[in-house]
This record gives sequence, C-alpha cells and structure tokens, in this order.
Amino acid sequence: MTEPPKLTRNQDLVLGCLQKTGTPMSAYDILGQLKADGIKAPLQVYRALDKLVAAGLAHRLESLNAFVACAGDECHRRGLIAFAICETCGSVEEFADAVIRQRLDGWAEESGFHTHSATVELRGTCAGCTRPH
Amino acid sequence: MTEPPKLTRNQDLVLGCLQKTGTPMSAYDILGQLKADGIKAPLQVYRALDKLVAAGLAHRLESLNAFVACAGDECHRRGLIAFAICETCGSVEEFADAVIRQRLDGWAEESGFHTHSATVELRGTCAGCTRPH
DNA sequence: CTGTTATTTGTTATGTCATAACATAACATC
DNA sequence: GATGTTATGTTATGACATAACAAATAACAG
Repeated sequence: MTEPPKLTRNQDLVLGCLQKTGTPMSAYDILGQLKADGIKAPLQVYRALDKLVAAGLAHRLESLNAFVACAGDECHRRGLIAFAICETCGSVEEFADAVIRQRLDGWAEESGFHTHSATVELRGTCAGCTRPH
Repeated sequence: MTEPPKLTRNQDLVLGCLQKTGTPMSAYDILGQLKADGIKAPLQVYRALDKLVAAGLAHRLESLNAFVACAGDECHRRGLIAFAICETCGSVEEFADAVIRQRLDGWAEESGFHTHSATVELRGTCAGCTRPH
C-alpha cells in the first residue's frame, strides 16, 4: 500500500467529476461541470489533473486529449497500462499486460533507450457496441 | 508492392518538409516552413497530412500532437508500429513488434473489442542522448 | 503561538492544435 | 463538354494547454 493521497479541494472536485461521468472528459468538459463549485479557469482543472495523474488516480488518454478516472478502486497503479477506447459509446477499458511491458522493456534495453513513460491505446468498438444485445 | 501514391503538390511539399527535418513537427511548424511555397492556412497542411498518414508515408505521434515522415524508405507499412520518442533530441525510432501486436489482438479477441487503430509510444531518452558521444 | 518555507489557489492573458463552412479549381470518365 | 469526384483556397472559429504573477493556505521548526 501507498501513502494516503490526501486530496485538496480542487483535486477532489475534479476526481469526483471524472468518477461520476465514467467516460473520458476534456479539461474543458470538467471545467463546465464544475463552474457551479467555483472552478472558473482552465488552469485550476489542469493543475488538479496533473496531481491526479501523478498519483495514479486518473489517466490521460493521449489519443483523445482527455482524461478518465482510474478504473481500479483505490488504484495507485504505476507502470504500463493499456487502454481500449470505444469510439461509439466512449467507454474505456484498462488492462495491464506483462508480456507487452516485457517486450517494450526488452526493446528499450537492446536499443539503449531509457523509457520515462509509455502510451498504449486502442481505438475501436467495444463488445457492447458491436453486438447490441 | 502497393500502388503508386501519386502525391499532389501540397502533399509533396508537406512530406518533403517532414523528411528534410527528420524529427516531429507540428502542423504549424510545417506551415511556417512552407509559407514561402504558397501554403497559407493550417487546413492546407492538415489535409495533406491526413492523406500522407492514410498512405503510411507519415505518422501522427499522439503524445506529441505532431507528425513525422515514415522512417522506412518507400514505406507504405500498415498495422502496428511503435515509436520511441527522445525527449532530449526529438529523434523518433520506429519499431514493429509482432508479439505486442499479437497480445493486443489477443486481448481484443477475448474482450470482443474491434480495434480500428492502435497507438504505442514510448517517451524517454535515446541511447545517443544518454551516453553523449 | 510565530515566523519561515513550500504548496496550492485565483486570475488574466496568451499560446498552440485542429476543424467548420463555403467557394473555387483541377481532373477524370463517359 | 457535362458530370461527378477530389483537391484547393480562405476566413473564421472551436478546442486544448500554459505563462506569469499575485494572494491565500498548509506544514512545520523553533
């Protein structure tokens, strides 16, 4: 277990907003939702998001320029996570794959590349949207 | 081999610019370089980039919101390519890993996810920048 | 407590990335 | 040479992100 994150007011508001929505939101989506709570400027949102992402409580989806709450409850997960983003319903599934991680680490090792961060994102259609009950 | 791409003037200018530079460029970087050639508006660049990316002659780097020429000569490569982006010198290495592809396809299969596109990007420091000359 | 330091917050302005909407031109095919 | 398609030009606007600075709040040693 890791130490308690102890969120500030703004961080708590932003995380709550992401969790309530469940699907990816842009910083400006979040801003719009939190106007009533006194959040007035993009920077307030971006600053909170920076901390949440650093703490592993939220993720940035590079291919969407958007953010989601981490799916794992109380997740402070570090390391490689892959995302499958449904372009129809907006849902995001997270999965960790040790083999992929190993392959990326292996390539980096061979190539002398020192990895700071990795992005693995799939865009497509989720099971629910492919075969609507 | 695939059919001849037959680039238009704007596409040729944009691709030439990317190839000459070698490292990732934003659409506006390209625009700046091509002002002298009559390219005046962002859309002219974005439209050319769309075609180049679709043809596999250039790649979009999602984590950078930028573009690079495809590294493989005459490359019309399709499918999964991973990128290692050096945050120090800006260089980009492309590599294809069949195992990673297999794992992603395998996950998608199991989960009923239909993948349209995949992004795999590493950010870090390349060998040359880690151990300067 | 009190002073000092570090962090968080608020606010304005600006920078950067990307596309909508519409008009025009080039080109192929019949 | 009429028609459908693709590429282009142009203006305006939308969407994502940060710089710079001031003020408030938290953390903590003395």
